[in-house]
Amino acid sequence: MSVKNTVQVTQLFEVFATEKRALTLSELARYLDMPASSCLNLIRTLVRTGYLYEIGRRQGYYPTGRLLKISQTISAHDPVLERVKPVLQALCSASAETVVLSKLRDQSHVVYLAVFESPSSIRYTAQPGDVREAFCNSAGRALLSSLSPKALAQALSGIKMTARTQRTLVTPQALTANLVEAQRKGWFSNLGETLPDLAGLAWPFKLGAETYAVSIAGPLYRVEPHMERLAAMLRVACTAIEQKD
Amino acid sequence: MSVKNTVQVTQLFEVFATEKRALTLSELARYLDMPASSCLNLIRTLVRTGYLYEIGRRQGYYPTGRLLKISQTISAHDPVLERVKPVLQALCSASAETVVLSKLRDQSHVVYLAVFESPSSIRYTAQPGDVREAFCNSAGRALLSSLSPKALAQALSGIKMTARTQRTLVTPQALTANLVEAQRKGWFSNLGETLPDLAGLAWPFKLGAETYAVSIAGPLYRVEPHMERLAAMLRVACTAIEQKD
DNA sequence: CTTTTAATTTCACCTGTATGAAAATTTATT
DNA sequence: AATAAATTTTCATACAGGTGAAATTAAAAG
Repeated sequence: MSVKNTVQVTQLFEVFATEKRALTLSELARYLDMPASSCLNLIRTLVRTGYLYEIGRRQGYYPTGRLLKISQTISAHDPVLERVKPVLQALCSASAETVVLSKLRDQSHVVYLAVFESPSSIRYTAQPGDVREAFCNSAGRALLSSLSPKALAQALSGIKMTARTQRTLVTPQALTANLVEAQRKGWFSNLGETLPDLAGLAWPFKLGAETYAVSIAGPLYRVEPHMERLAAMLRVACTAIEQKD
Repeated sequence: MSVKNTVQVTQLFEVFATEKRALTLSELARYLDMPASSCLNLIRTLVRTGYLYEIGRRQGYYPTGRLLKISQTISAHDPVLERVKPVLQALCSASAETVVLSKLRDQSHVVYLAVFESPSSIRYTAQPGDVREAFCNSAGRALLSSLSPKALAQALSGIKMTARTQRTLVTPQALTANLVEAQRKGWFSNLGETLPDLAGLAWPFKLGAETYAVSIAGPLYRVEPHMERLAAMLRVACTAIEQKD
């Protein structure tokens, strides 16, 4: 598997994003936990291809604008985001909470495709690309509910449901019951099951044969009292997305 | 050298940026000119780390918003761009031509760090991260002029100056004379030496011990008649950047 | 429904690359 | 200035990982 080097390439850019400054060879090697000699090869390759430049001798390296330009172009033509962006932005404004679009990455994990952050200064923060366990995530539950009974059983057997908080549902039975109940109520939820003060609610929608989920997440004290109202907005958004021919 | 896989990772995203659509394993393998089995490893690694997601079974893959978020953060904290961006944007508006910030990548090549594209529909277009031969590039010449005589001689001996157009300077003597003359006039230029209808002028500036160059580029017929006026604006911009503490 | 074609996935082998150690270069200290 | 410390760079070797071929699965054609 080409895992190692591939991860290093992406991690290198992540390090720049977290450090927010030019980094020298030895610093990068330390952050990436790799030998300086290997790191030099990586850096040189990225310099040759125009992704990095040397700020100055022994002054470190920094990414050029190349990666930004490429990822902006990619984002502008996202086949899914294109259709859902305006709706989700509106939902973010209307709810004043963070809105997340997600999809099953595999039977036990959810990946966040896009995040629209709440305007409030106290808000749920997440990054696009973040991966979460499906069983204790509101979007994860919305997505699990769309699996066939067989696939759901398989998914539940393949994971160990470890409690994250006192409220986390940890048995397949409890989760299955929760999914049935959520389907009836009209929203899938996670009230303090991942972190004590975090709440989320979600609803799935279909694009072609594929299922996606929209979730609204925020501080428990702000979300929990308004589940019905938020869920109504959420279902309207999902219906609107599916309607767009 | 870790060249191969590193290049493939970046190329993969470049392919999405040029194709602007979801791509299947076999399509990606074809574009990246690699075996499907190797490509599958690459894709799986990027899916696991949240950079790609599968649109649907056999419907292809597309990048999540992760790369965009990371590169936006990187760009927002660029140590050089931070200082020069407002000045270069103003220069772009004032000149109505494309403005490029660049730096020597090695003794014979220039790398574009940032590009501010002209508002005109007929304009010079380039990408951040693009690499150009220094000897026939206006910014390249501005940067070569800042080298010590020894380093310049070394740079000129290490390259073969192949003509790109009929106007390309192809001898070290001609180039050296051109640099001296440009220094005197107050602008380094490239009038149709790379492409017959492309003209550029550039001027260097220092940030600490390091030399950067700003260039203005556009169609020959629009740029050539106004060299003095554009050069004056260019030098003002460079001085302004150096003055900022 | 059956057959054909195409795409995806697995796996063991052999090649190309990551690495440690040593040299070279630059910066810091006395 | 001279010495010490730290960082960068080179290079040969061992072994991780890329690859071809075969197996599997899905889509298309008949």
